[in-house]
Amino acid sequence: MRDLGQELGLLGSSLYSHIEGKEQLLVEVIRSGGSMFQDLADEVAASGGSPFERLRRMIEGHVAILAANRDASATFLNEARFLPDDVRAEVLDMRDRYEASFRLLLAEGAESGDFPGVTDPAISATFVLSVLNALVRWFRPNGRVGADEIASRIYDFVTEGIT
Amino acid sequence: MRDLGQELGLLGSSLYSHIEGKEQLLVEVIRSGGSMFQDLADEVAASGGSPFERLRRMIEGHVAILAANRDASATFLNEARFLPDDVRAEVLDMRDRYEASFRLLLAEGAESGDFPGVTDPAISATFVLSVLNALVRWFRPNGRVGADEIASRIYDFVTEGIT
DNA sequence: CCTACCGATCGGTAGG
DNA sequence: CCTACCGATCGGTAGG
Repeated sequence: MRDLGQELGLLGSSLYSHIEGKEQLLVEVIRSGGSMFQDLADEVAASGGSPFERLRRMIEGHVAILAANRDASATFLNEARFLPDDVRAEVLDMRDRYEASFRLLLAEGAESGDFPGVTDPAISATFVLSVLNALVRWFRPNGRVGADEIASRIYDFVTEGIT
Repeated sequence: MRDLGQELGLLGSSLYSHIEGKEQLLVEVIRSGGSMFQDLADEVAASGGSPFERLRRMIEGHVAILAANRDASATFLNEARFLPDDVRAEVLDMRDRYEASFRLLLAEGAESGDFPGVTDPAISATFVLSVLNALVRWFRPNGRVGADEIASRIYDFVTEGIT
């Protein structure tokens, strides 16, 4: 809290005239991070298109959100365990619903014959999200590869693999 | 340190008759975690076989190490940033060398024509390791899918994708 | 928004 | 291996 205060040019204790506590700040950052991903999933689900098209939009949107909001994304993905029980349950629920939108999309593509490699939609969704979420660990703005190209490479990788 | 002592049936302060400090413990856990992965890479590189065969052995070995040593693996992957500069550099070097063994293997397969989807071995290695390392977050012994089957699914996913 | 604190916790030490 | 601490740090509060 003292560090946070310093970035605002005041003492840590002075923050308490404006906020309830440290935990409240964490909750708000995590919730706003989570809702960005949830909004994307809702948008793509509503927009229609083939499984391939929707998967591409999910990947492009996920990469864009994560590249533009690295701190909030990392907090949403990594810090939920420090939340009190009730809020943690809510955040895990957001994550589950987001994962479910991938699972549904992959299951639909499996049934339509578009994604024959998907025999277990839950595990395929986990793999796709593993690649996407690992970005918080290695993406650097101004890095060698830009966000748009990363999204395109991820799409190619999850659809076709290395062969 | 008090928690650690309690698991051994003594006080936190009593640990200091046996160890140098908290940091030393962390360093040893991380180093032993890292050397398991490094040993795997050395073994596979020495064993020969086609790029496909070596990739399969890398994936099987990685999953096996991670499934059998979840805490040490998670510490190796996540806690390096808390190390003092010199040891942190050493640990990041271990990680770089391990990643390089994937990169080399993928580059070799790209050149041989086995992995035509690999146009940028560095980014492909990152994707493969993203799927493998995410296991520390979701693998549960006694879970629905066993370690051997997970390895097999990961191999299928990285080689063929969802199509 | 600051002054002046509080109680709890942490890694660690001296001395036995 | 314990007793009895130490200094530093943390989230937070009372009162102005």
